[in-house]
Amino acid sequence: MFDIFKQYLSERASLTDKEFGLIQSLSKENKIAKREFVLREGEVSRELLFITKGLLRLFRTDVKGNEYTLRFAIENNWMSDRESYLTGNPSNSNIEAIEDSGMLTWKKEDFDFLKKEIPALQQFMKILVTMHQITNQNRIYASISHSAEEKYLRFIEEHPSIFNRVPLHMVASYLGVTRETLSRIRRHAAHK
Amino acid sequence: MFDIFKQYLSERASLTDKEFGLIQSLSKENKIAKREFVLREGEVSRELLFITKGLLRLFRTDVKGNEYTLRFAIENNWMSDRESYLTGNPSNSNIEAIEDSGMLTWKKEDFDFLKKEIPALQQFMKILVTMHQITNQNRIYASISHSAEEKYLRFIEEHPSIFNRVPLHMVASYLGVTRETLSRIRRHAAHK
DNA sequence: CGATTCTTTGAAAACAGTCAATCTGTGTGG
DNA sequence: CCACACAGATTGACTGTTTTCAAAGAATCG
Repeated sequence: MFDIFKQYLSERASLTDKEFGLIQSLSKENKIAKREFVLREGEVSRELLFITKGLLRLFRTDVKGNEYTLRFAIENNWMSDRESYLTGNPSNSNIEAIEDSGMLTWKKEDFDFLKKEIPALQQFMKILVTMHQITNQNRIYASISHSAEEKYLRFIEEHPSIFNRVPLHMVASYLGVTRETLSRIRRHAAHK
Repeated sequence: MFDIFKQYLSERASLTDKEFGLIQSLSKENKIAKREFVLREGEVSRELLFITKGLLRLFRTDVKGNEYTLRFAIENNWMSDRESYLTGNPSNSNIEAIEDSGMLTWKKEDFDFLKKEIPALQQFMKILVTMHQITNQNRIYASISHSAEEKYLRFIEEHPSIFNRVPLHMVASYLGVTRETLSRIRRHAAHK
């Protein structure tokens, strides 16, 4: 499992074997079945996780029980509820496996320590945060400027590998429409 | 102008007078009238700016000329097009003054230097980015889960000092509805 | 005051949500 | 290995919301 992570990171930052060893020594491996949760609303997100296999989603629920998907993440991506992870407050989100998944996890304290010890890691995580910011900004722009159909078509185009692994009602909950509406959007978009 | 910034920052981080001096020595003061632009689409955002007075907004336009407001910022807040500022690519956004405004600006290189020299500044900017991330996450959640009326009522409640200084059609462009719809939402929300 | 910007209104059309029903595919237990 | 349950996807009919276009009413500023 760690070799997947090592592969990922060595393609994006240069770390010594010793540094990888340190990172590994503080990591924990974790496997989780489809439909199981990594984090539940009310819990504190104390760990950062890197997905080595599978697909997770971060979502919230409202009082009526509707689910809203904030983010999907597949293998070779990071996941956590940033807000809870960074503030230490109980999370208002859930993290659920959409497929059987494998991941590496680090306790926040340990990962903070690693960043301090390994400048290249710190630097890399900073870039990651930046890219995440840009992505979020663009999603906000899409949410106020694009029609539901545009959002759907862009989602397919920009995230094909997520799209074809995720049930449509979750895509709907990510785009901010009901599953019925998404179904009709698809029919409409299909014969063109 | 700088004293406003000094006041702001000294309430949030502890810096020596020497450090403030260094920050000031690399800053530039800038005044701008209502309706003038700090940044135009296509330009590169090379400067970070801190608003000492007034109100700016960051917005994009689509092919039809519609405007979409990504962010408002009043005095004692920072502004820049993060994406262009961080990547060095031409911006797809505009920054416009909604009121006559005053600001301090730093060239990116200079501010990067300041962060390196002044750990307390670096630390503070990191927290700022974190809070910004959380805000954006919550805005994304709102965009997929709340009705237009809910978004409007929350906007008033959470940003009263922005709301009563900004024309309604810009609030509409921030919420992702047309000005006509916002007008009707207001009428509807009023008699309750 | 006149011009511009901002806000509201009306009517019709487009779009999206709700509820109930049906259809499809998958997977698990007997 | 089949049957049945269940999760997922679609459809129809109806209701509610939002956009669009055109117009007109306030407010603000030089």
